[in-house]
Amino acid sequence: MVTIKDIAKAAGVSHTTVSRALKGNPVISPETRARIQILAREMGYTPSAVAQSMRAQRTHTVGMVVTTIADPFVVQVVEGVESVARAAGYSVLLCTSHDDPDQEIDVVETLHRRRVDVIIVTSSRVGSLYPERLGQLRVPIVLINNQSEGQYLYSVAVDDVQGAQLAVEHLLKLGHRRIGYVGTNRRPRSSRRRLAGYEKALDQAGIEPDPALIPPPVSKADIERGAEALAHLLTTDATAVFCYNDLIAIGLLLACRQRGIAVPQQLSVVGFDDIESAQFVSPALTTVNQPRLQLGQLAMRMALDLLNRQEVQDQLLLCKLVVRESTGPLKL
Amino acid sequence: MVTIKDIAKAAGVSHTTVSRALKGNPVISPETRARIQILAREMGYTPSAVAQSMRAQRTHTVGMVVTTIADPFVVQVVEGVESVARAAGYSVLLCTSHDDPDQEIDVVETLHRRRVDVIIVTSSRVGSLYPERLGQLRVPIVLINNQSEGQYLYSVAVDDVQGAQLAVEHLLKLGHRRIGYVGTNRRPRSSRRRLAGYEKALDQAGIEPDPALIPPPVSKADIERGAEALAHLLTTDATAVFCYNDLIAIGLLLACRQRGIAVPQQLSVVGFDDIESAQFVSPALTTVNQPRLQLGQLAMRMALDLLNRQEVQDQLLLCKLVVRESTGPLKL
DNA sequence: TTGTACGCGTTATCAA
DNA sequence: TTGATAACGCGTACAA
Repeated sequence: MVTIKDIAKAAGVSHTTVSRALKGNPVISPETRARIQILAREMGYTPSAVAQSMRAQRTHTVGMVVTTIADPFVVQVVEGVESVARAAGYSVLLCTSHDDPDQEIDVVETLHRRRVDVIIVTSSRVGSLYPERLGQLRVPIVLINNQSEGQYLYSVAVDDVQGAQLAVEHLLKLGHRRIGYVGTNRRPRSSRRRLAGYEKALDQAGIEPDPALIPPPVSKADIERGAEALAHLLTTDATAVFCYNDLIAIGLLLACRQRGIAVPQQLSVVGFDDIESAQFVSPALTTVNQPRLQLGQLAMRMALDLLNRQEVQDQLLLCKLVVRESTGPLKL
Repeated sequence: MVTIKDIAKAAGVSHTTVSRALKGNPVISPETRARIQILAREMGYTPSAVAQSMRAQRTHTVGMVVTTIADPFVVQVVEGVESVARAAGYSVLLCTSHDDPDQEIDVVETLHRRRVDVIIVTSSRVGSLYPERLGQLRVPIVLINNQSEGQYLYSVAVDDVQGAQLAVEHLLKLGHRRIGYVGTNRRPRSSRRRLAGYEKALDQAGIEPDPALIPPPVSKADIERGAEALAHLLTTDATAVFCYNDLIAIGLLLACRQRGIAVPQQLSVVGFDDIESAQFVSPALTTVNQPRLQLGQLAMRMALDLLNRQEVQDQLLLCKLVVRESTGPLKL
C-alpha cells in the first residue's frame, strides 16, 4: 500500500510537503504541488481513511441497525439513509439485529467499537434496555419508528395514529360500521398507536369500538396471522378490516380467496406500509403509504445535524392513503 | 473516549500492561489482570477498532456494492453476506451504484480508501472497465452474478442456463411447443444465458427456436416490459412464455388480467428469481428459485478464504423450479 | 511480571 | 516555502 512517505521518498521531499501538496494547501509552490500530484496518481496513491479517522477522531461513518434486511419496510429506509449519507461523504455500516434485543445491543457495541460517528436504528427496542450504557457511549442515536421510550435518543417516526385514521375514515366513508382491527404484538408500540387511530376515527363517527372485532394478537408470522384473524372475524358481523401491515392484510386476502370470500364485495380490506407486493396481489390492496425513503433521508439529515452540533427536533411524518381494489362500498 | 492509557493511569501501571491484561495475556499476574478488567468495565472502555486497524493493517470490514437495495433480488444476497460476515467478526459497508458504472467505480474507490479487506459486488459491470486500476488496488473482489468478464476477479453465480432449462422443460412437459422468451437488455449477460438455456431445452426436444416468439428487448421498467411483451406475443401463436425475471412475468400477468386472458388456460407464464411477490400474485407465479441467501453466504465465505490465502474456485449454483398456478397443460 | 520504545498513516504545530 | 516533530490508540519486540 503506497503512503505519503513513499511519495515523499520518490519526490525527494518530506511527507509533510506531500500531505500539503495533495490537499492543495496554497503554501506549497505550484510546481512542487503539480509534481507531487502527478507522482501520487502515477503511484496509485489513495489516502487511508483509517489513518485520517485516527487523527481526526472522526470516521465519517454511520452505523445502521435494522431488524432484518428482508423486511420490505426496511429496504427503502436504508436506501434513504445511504443516499443522504454518501452525498455528505459518509459511509454506512449495516448490521442486522433479527429483532433480538441481545443482538441489538451486540451490534451497537460493535458499531461503537468501530467508532461510528452516529447510529441509526429502525424499530428499536434498545432505548429502554440500558440507558446508563448509552450515556457512557456518547454516540448520538437516531431512532426510526422506535418501539421504546428512552433518553439520549432522537427520533424520526411515522404518525401511526394519523395513518390508521386515514384507513378507517376511508372505510367509514364507504359506509362500513362494523370494522375490525388486526394488530400484532411484535411491534407493540406502533400497533397500539394504530389501534388508537382506529378508535379515534370510530369515535369521531360516533361508533363504539367493539372488542369482538379485534382478534387478540398472537405471535406468528404475518401471513399466518392474517389467515387466523380472518377465521376469527368470520364469526362476527364485520364487513371491513384494517390490518396492522400489508403482510397481514395479504395473508388475510389469500385466506379469503381460499374460503371463497369475495373482496371487496363481502369484506373490505386495508393494509399499512404499501410494500411492493400490495400492488400485485389480487385484488390490489388498498393501504396506507409510509414515506419510507423520506424517513431514512430525514433520519440521516438529523444525524448530520447532530454531528454539526445543530439543534434537532423529533419528527413525525404523515402517511398517505392509497386506494386500490380491496375496498368497496358496504353492500346492504 | 476512554483509552488504555486512561486505564493505565487509573490503575497505576503502564498502558502495555493494560493491553495485555485486557486480552488475557497469561504473562500478567491474575490479580492485576482482574483488577484492570474490572476497572476497564467500570470506566466503560471499548477498544478502538480504528487504532487496531491502523496497527494491524486490517479493518475486518467487507465492502458490499449493490445496484440498489430496492431490488428484491439484492436483499437476500446482502442478508447472506452480512450473516456470514458478522459471524466471522467482519462488518459490512454497504454502497449502492444505481447501475451506473461511474458510481460503481466511485464507490469502489471509496471502499478502497476505507481500506476494506475485500469487496463484494453484485451484478457488476466493473470488471471490464479498468483492469489496470484493479491491479493497483490489490483488494480481492468477489463478484456475484457478474455481467462482465475480467481478471483479478473471483465469482459466485447462479447457473442461468440450467435455471432457464428447468423452466422451459417444465413447459415442454406440459405439452407446450410454441414457447416465448422475454429477455432484457439491462442484464445482457445473464439474459443471453437464459436465452441459451431456453434454446437448449427446445433443441433437446427437437424444436426449432422461432425468433418471432422472442420480443426484442427494450429498455423499460420491468413491469411495463412485461405488458409490452404480451402485446407482441398476442400477435403470435405462443401458448406459453418464459420471462427473464419475476417482475417482467408479473407485469405480463397483470396485462393478461386487463385483457381478459386466462392464465394458465390460455397462456402459461414462468418467471425467474422467486421474489416475495411471486407467491402473492394471482395466479401465483411458477418461477425459478435462485438460492440468493446461499449466493451471499458463499460469496462471503469465498471472501474469507481469500483473506486467509486459501485456494478458491469460482462457483456456479443450481436453481430450483417452483411450480405454482401460472402454468398448466396445453389446451388443444 | 512489568515497562519502554516504536510504528501503523495522516495532519497540525512550530521552527527554520 | 519547506521540514522536523508530535499525536491520535493500540500492540509488540525488546529490555529490565
